[in-house]
Amino acid sequence: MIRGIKGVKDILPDEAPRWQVIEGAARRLSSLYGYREIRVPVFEVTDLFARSIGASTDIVEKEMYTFQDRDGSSLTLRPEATAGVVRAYIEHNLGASPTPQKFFYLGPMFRHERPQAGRLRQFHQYGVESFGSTSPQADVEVVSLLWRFLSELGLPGLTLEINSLGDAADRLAYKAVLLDFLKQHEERLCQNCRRRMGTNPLRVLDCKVPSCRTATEGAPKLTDHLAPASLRHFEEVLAGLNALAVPYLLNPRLVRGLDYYTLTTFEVTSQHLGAQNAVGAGGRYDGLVEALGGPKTPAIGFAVGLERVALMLPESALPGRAKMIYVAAFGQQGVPLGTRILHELRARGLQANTDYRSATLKAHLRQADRLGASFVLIAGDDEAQKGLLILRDMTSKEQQEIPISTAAQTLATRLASA
RNA sequence: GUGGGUGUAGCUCAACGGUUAGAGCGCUGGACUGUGGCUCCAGAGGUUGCGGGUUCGAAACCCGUCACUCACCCCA
Repeated sequence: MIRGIKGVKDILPDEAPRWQVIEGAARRLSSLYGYREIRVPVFEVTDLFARSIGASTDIVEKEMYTFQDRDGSSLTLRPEATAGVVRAYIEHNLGASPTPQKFFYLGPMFRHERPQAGRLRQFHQYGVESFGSTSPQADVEVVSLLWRFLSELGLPGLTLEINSLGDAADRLAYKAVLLDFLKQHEERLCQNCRRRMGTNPLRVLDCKVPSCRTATEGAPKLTDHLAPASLRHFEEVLAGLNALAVPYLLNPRLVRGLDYYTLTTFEVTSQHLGAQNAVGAGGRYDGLVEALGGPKTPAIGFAVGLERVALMLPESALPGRAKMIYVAAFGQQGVPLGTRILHELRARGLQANTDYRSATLKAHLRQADRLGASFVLIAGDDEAQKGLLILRDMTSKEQQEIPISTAAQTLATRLASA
């Protein structure tokens, strides 16, 4: 038997409705906030990801699905979508537009990691990107859209944490201060963090090892080392969130994994997930467009892990089943009659179904029950003979004879009133 | 990449190293000759993940391997 690839899952029909609800909310809210859909390719030139996400990040170093094209060039399945959206933004000169460029996307991403609860190799994200504005109001819009999306789906136990990483200069200055501090406490840090001191000292603050946490307790805070402009931006973002009553927690240790973030960063977690408790996250990336060869353009966005959303989606968020008519056709003349009436119902736009394997009325009714039919149209030889059909209401068990010619019309009105 | 847990019927799980590997649910049929759900009866369904080993005897113990899963790491 050929099996699916490790960490790559089928979404079966039983589960598809959950996804439709989630994607529907994403589309509806995005357009409500003025974000238009953009569809970028699932694979790009490898260099794009290396340059945007950061060459020394885990994603780029060991998690990308990279392969050689026939001409020898290196291609990669996207581990996230921001890089591709930015590439498209630059390539099509979308910044030249007089209107703000705000996009959303939905689709699969690929990272070669060991799968676990809420982490797959092919997973799906919903995300938005807002280009062109340095205004804190843009930050507030993006964060509040993320918050609204998650809370409107009724996800339990959510926490929004927020921080500011400062601009590039702030971070450079702070890194030096932080490194000084870390060196003084190096012997109390875990092996991993000692290594991180060389590669990305900010992430030492994010370490979950308890001893590291206590060691960095008194570490200088990034938010205390922001330039006045950065600080003001951050304060205005927080004020904006307050005004919209979006509940947040300040977390000076919050450091996102991708290199391109600047200023505002945020993350929403849930207690109802496993160890992978981040549902959605994002931040500002004012330097990325320029770094990828475009015009200097501020931008901010977020990404949501849809598998993680699906894991938490409450049953109450799912819609009830639509009314369906089951056609029970059996016997020499019943079967062709049933085929005809089935076609007629569907032509009228009514949901209609049958089971071609069932040869007896009993078997048909059992299937109708399982499929959740509201009504059954019985078409046996007797009915064909008399030129009528029996309409059975599956909840009340009431039956009535109706002429074949008006059957579809009758059902249409019965369903409309029900 | 590292560590733990688990692999037995379609699903959820039993079976002290000892007869022919069982149960519940589900499935098919019947009781009910053309009327679903409930009940009762019968039936179908298995390479015990795979390969080796220990043993008179292995689903069970050992080794290997694969898969799934949780966690580390990291991230959405």
